[in-house]
Amino acid sequence: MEAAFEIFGERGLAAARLEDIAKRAGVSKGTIYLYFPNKEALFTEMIREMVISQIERAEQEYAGGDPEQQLRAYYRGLWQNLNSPIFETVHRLMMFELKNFPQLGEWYVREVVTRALNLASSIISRGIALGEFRQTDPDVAARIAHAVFVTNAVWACNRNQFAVVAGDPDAVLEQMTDFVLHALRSDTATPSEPDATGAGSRE
Amino acid sequence: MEAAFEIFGERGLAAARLEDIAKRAGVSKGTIYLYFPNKEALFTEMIREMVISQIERAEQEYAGGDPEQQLRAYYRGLWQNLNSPIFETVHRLMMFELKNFPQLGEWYVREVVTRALNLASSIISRGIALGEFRQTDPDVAARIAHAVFVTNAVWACNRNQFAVVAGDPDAVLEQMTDFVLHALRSDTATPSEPDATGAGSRE
DNA sequence: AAACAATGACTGACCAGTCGGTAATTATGA
DNA sequence: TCATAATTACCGACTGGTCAGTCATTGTTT
Repeated sequence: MEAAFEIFGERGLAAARLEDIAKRAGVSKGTIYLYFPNKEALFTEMIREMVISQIERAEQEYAGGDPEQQLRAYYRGLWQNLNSPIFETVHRLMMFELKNFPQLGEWYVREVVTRALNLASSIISRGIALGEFRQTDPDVAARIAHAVFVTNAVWACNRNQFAVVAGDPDAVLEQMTDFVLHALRSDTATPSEPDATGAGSRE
Repeated sequence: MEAAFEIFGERGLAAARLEDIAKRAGVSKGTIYLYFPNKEALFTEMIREMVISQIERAEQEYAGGDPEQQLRAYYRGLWQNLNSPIFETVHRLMMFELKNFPQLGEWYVREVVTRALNLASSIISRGIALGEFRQTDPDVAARIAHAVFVTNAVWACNRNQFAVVAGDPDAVLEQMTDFVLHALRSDTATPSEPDATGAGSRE
């Protein structure tokens, strides 16, 4: 499975050679076919397994602190995950093969994207209820904030080409978090003093 | 070139068959080799040409109005471009083949990403100078805002899988623009009354 | 000796790239 | 004006190599 991840990651589904995967795994090509019906099955299974391992590694609790602190912690974790080699590879392969494996894509969205978004959304909800964040649709806000991190992670993972837009990971994390929190903060609330009287102005 | 765009777009570089491209273009395979040394050259040339055509189509002026209105117009245009089939395909292919064609990637970043970012950055700069936007690094803000649009465009272009996160394009545009403007607005300025006394609080 | 696990040579399909040939167009010259 | 030559544009059968998937064989365990 690791071998499949490496070879598929390097060359993509179409250009990867089963024999290379076998060699890297220390087995012969025939052995692969004892466990997988064909190349595509090995591919999708590899994606699934890698995503699951990544999710398990990422499972965290964001209990303590006010919503802002929770959100900061959440996005710190997200940023770490998105910058891992596993995400980089899985994301690239998924986006490319999406049309060829629609059911895999649906599974990914359900198990990964939606799950992550719901977590962020619930934190934001709490922040809105407490008056720290402005009145806004938490799902929408979570979605948009998530988008910030995904694209920046892609850039960060491709430093060579995206040097212009990919700075120091910690600095970028800080910038993104600040940006998102600014967008969320209720107009009257100040960063250090969460409580405020008025709610968001419009919508 | 159009045929190459369609076939490469459908199957990717590795899985695309030159004969299919030839057929779609209404010529024979041999003819392709009269104009391109090999498959890769056809691929990179196709990307370049498509990007250039897209840029030319996108060249707009954002002269009138206050920075907020300019930014709104800018992002409306960006959103349109990102949602075009050309962008969807080029972006997907670029991201996937980035490692195999580093110089193409650099060219893309220079000619497309950086150019777009600089435009947004200059508008934001003006907004900061006018006190409408808070004190912040305009390059950083432009980068982060851009990220919002890119990921959401990818989602929007893959409605089938990302139905959960991809809403009505116009609504999403509105949501993203609002989000970004909220993140940019100086704490004291209200949406409808740009001018204010105090500047951004920190950083 | 039976059951299981693994092998790697082999097959058949596929396809990038070649090249000898054909058709269409233009140039030349009487 | 028309035959002929020269040039250009194009074709598609062919080659050589690659590789997914198979299966008869070999090794290993029970």
